[in-house]
Amino acid sequence: MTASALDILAQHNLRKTAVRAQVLDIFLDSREALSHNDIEAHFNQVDRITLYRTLKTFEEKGVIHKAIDGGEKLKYALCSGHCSEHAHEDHHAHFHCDQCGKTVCIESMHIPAVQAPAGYQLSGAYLVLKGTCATCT
Amino acid sequence: MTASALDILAQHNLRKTAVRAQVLDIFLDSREALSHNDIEAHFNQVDRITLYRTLKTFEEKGVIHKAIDGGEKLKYALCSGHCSEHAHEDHHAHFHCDQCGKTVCIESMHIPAVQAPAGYQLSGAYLVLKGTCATCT
DNA sequence: TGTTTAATGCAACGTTGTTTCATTTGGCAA
DNA sequence: TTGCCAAATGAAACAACGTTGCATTAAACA
Repeated sequence: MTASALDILAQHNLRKTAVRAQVLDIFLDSREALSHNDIEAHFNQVDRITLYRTLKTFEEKGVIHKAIDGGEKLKYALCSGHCSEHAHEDHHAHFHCDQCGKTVCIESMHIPAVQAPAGYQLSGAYLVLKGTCATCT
Repeated sequence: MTASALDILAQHNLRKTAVRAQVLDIFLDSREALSHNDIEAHFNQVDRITLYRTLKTFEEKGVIHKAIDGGEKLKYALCSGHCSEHAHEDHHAHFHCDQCGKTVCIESMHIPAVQAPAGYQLSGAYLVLKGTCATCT
């Protein structure tokens, strides 16, 4: 069984509202990292501000995480299930296509263990691949 | 001998102007990745638009490169000497401090060779470390 | 059903970045 | 040195992005 939008909201103790359910559905459908703009485009109409707040809330509650892709825009992707309110566990690489601008999670590629330079304390690491994706080649 | 701002401009066939020299001096002094805002703060007064164009020109000519740090803002860092107008060679990791927000290049840490998933063509890879830097611990 | 609290929608505002055009300045040759 | 040309700068206007405060609406729960 695949998790539905309402399941996800329940799991994170979030109120079930129309906007939130729709946003989650968009993420579940597309399965790639989405920017604020991408999401807005999927709506017939939605309040920009509400969307900003929804994304912020989702991130704080561990539903989505920022997908660093080296592109211009900030994107978010659904967390894979191990994220919590307290810590995001986003230990896979992201691929950013220079052609279409899409960003996909590469769950299979784990970020190698790195050693921080002296005096530095590591809290996380991100690996971003750039190039041309399968559909753009 | 350390490269001066004017040397760098000459090496890249760029006109020696006051703004450009100052921007380069700021980069040479600070030796960390700087956002548009950081740079603007170092000036007594400078035209925002000119600064945007200066940074864009520098990037196109291989003087600076974008430093992906997973932070909110786009930052630039001086290229290490092997970048050209045609290709940036930015094969080292960046460290982003969550406390002070500074981003430094870790020249010593090279990005591991990764294998792209089937159908994907790789053009580059970025490795971003996050945590607390030496001065913030 | 009613109450409480969170989420939404709206207005206003601030920041960031781009485009267009007139002016100034650097580079180069006479 | 002088003058010309192309590039760089500065100013204005504009568009996109993002935040804050406040009134209204809707979800959760007794």
